[in-house]
Amino acid sequence: RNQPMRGGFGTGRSFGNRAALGNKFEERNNSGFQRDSTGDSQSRSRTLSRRGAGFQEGNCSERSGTQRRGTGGFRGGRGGFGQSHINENEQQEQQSGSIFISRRGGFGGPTGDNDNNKSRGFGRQGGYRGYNEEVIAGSGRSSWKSDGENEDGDYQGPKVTYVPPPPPDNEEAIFAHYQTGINFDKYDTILVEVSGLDPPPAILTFEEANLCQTLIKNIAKAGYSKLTPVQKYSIPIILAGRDLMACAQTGSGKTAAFLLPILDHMMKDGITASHFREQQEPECIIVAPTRELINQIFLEARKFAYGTCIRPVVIYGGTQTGHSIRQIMQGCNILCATPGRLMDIIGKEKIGLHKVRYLVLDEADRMLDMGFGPEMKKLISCPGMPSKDRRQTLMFSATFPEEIQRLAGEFLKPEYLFVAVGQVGGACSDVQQTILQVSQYSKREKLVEILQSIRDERTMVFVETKKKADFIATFLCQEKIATTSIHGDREQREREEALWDFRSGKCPVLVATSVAARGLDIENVQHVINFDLPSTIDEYVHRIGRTGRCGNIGKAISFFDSVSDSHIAQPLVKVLSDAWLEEIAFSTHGMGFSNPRGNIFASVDTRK
DNA sequence: AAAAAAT
Repeated sequence: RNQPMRGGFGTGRSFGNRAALGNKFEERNNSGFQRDSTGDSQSRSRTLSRRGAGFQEGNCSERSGTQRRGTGGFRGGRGGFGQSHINENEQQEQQSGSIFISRRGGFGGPTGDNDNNKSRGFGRQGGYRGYNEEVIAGSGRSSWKSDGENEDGDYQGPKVTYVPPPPPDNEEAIFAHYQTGINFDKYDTILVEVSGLDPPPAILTFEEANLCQTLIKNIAKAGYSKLTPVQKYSIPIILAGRDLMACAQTGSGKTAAFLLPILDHMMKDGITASHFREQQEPECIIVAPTRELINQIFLEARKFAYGTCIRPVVIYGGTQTGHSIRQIMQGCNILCATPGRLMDIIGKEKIGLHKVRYLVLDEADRMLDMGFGPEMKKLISCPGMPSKDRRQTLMFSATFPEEIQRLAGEFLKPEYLFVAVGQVGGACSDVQQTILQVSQYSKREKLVEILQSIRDERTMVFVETKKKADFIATFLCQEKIATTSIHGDREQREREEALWDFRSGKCPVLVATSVAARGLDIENVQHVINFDLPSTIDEYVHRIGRTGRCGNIGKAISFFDSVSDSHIAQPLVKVLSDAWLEEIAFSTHGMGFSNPRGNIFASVDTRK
């Protein structure tokens, strides 16, 4: 509690009120320091509330009663950044006497573990999700996923009131995209390996794909002119109705690689606009491991489906179920979903599965591993779900460990095709990778040093735990570096705001846990800093893939602590030397170089 | 061990 940086407030709460940011930043930041010197949690809570009130809301202080200890402090804390985030619904809930439970940590980590353990238990999302909490709010559940409901079948956790803002609906915003980098042409030289029986030949241009007019128009509006390697191979494969496992960096056009042929097929099948109905029957289901990622895929789908009668819908947790249901009822041809909400909605019979012709698993290795595998198995054995011979199953990821490929067999037809896109021009050689040996204790200092020297360049800082994400973000704010943070214990609203503030450039630094490691496509991320190295090399590959996208050059700096990171040293050397050798091979031989080391692919088809 | 995913 006595450490100055445990201020805890706002850890990058994106500086709350957007309009009010500007020069207030410093002032608020300072108030963070002051708060730490106040005594017990009660008075701190009050100080905070007053502060929040000072900035914005007149009635904030009324909320600092005991009932609110956990959340009051935290909310107020955000008030310190100029915004108290209690919305009307939540206020009502309090007035009616119920205990409001913050979805995120009381003080969100940094101060979450101080003197009031109880408030922490209530405060953490983990309280009901049961990541690691002994105090469970409301229910005694020990894993987030229902091992069944409690006796009454009633859920007693916090009420989710968040409804995400509607996506932009003017044409310009829908088709907004960013420029490809100077290395984009290098994509032409990438080696691609296809294995499996009778693969259809690759195509070289969009024209060859023979897509329908509306799609062609949308592709042009989206600014796509050249096919990326994944697209050259995947599009004809999907058009031919084959199952596919594709190993390629996200951001190399992977999303379009499966959306375009699926949409084309759906158009040619003559899908008619779906009407408002209680139960919808989507033709395509796309799943991804994080909420932000599935949202991104949805936005792409909406882009390509523009002007057609195909309606994509996105649903994910942390938002009102009612909102998801309403979105679906208005018509749903392509359903983009995270696993939990998807199974929930299926259970509520809001969607029927028998018309599903396409099932797409993005970041498939993640979708099939221990965490999500069981859910995915449940999905394909749901009543109504067509068996694997009666649907097309497509899997994409930058990495495909062997054991995952074995698991994938349950989902794919045995004669599925495997496409591996080489890494030249992909993340590895467009990303300049640096490893810094740094002791655990000098990491923070080093981080500040780096961030100050690259001021205002967009940077993602990856840490190992949610708590640490809060901690580091708070610390950086105190160092006057505009920082925001994203991790699974933040409210969905906060997560989306953080991402938005990072995307828009308001906060050039984003501190993140692995939630942001995969798939997120953010323009102009110049740097990735691995404050903590991940536990697996695959995770490393995904993380550094957040920079150097779309032919742009990026830099990845990793802090290597010989005490904790020795396990990853060996695979790391392999990744680094591969990237290095390929770069040399490319620059000396240019196109068509022969691969110096046998395998340059992140994964190989294990059936061989 | 951590993170993620419904309420």
